Amino acid sequence: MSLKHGLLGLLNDDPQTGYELMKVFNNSLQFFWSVQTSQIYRDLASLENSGCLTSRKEEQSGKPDKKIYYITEKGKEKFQLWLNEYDFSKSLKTRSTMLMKIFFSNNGDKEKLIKSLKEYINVNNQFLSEYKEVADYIKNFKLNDDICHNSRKYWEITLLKGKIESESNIQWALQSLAILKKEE
Amino acid sequence: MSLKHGLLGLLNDDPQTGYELMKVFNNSLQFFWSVQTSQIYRDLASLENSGCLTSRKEEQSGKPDKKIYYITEKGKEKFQLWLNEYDFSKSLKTRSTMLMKIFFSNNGDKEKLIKSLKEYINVNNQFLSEYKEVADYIKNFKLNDDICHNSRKYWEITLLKGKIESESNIQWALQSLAILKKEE
DNA sequence: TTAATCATGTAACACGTTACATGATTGC
DNA sequence: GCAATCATGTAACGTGTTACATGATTAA
Repeated sequence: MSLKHGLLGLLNDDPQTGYELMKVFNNSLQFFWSVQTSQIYRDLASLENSGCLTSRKEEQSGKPDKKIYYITEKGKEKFQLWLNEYDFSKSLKTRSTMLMKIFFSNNGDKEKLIKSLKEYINVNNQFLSEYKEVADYIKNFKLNDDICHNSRKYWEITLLKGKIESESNIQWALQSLAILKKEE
Repeated sequence: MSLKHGLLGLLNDDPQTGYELMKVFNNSLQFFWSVQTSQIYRDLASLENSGCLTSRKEEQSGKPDKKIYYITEKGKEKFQLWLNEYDFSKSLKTRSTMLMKIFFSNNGDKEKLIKSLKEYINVNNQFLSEYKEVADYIKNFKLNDDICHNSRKYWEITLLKGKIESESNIQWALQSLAILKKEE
């Protein structure tokens, strides 16, 4: 589980509203964690309930009220505990509907499978160009911005994962297409 | 969602008990879909309830009764519908606790991160040798076994995914370690 | 004698998705 | 005039995890 810790992590840097947090997830972090507002608000309520966050309402003219969340000491501790417990082996336990379908595909429609693999390649290529854009953006941050300077390295590493993963997805799909064509 | 469809797919070939199905998942399919018995039995009950499966009890001497599940026509249809609706783009929406932690790691313990990345490389190497074993096993199936001959190709493609993924994981981790060492 | 295997499940909780609901403001 | 953005959420359902429960047999 991580959405709650992600919320704590973002609020650790800046007090924000649920809406703003949602945008950070669905813009900057969406390639490794996407969310719906329903979950954001539920988890924020639960974090507030357990004393990891507090909130203040702020009125706005002509717009709905804002509810700004602030991390507490307890929240900071919880976040730090989570952060320093690195165990990446768990991340290898993935579920893949795609592989499940392919596993059963001797009963399936081969032409559709081929079409879908080609589409998969296209989508991965799109991802690659998006990653490239973001990578360029990061490089152009001002060097004298200390906070960015430190976190940039880690941002780079996460982006690199996306890039390498997309490249490997494409390699796999190409080789799979070759296997499928071979035995006709 | 796929566990239910996976169960239908396995029962499509062979009537089996929940226990046997669980073993297939946790032995042959575990690298793309792992399960607990609690979920297996719940989903079997739900599939039976919706008319996709039927079951018969079989007594055994000295062992608990077996409850063997059989797929129905309705179940076959449902499985087929699912199978032929290929959309692999969805599979690109993954969540990664690992990347989330790295993203926040300017607040974290760098030494632990490095250690964990090295461990990640080890685990991926272990996976690679497992994949190799299974791949050899598949190659040595008798060629005159028609069923295996057809499904082997698809089994190969799923294994190839595992292999390429592990290789790319290792590449990423190595490059990440390099990035982390660079700025000291 | 201890652990593993066979074989069934229940209960409670955590996390994720889909659909619905409200209502003003701003840009095309 | 219509869609998007701002901003909050609720309800219901689906899926995954953890812990618990039973009880005989067999292999180390």
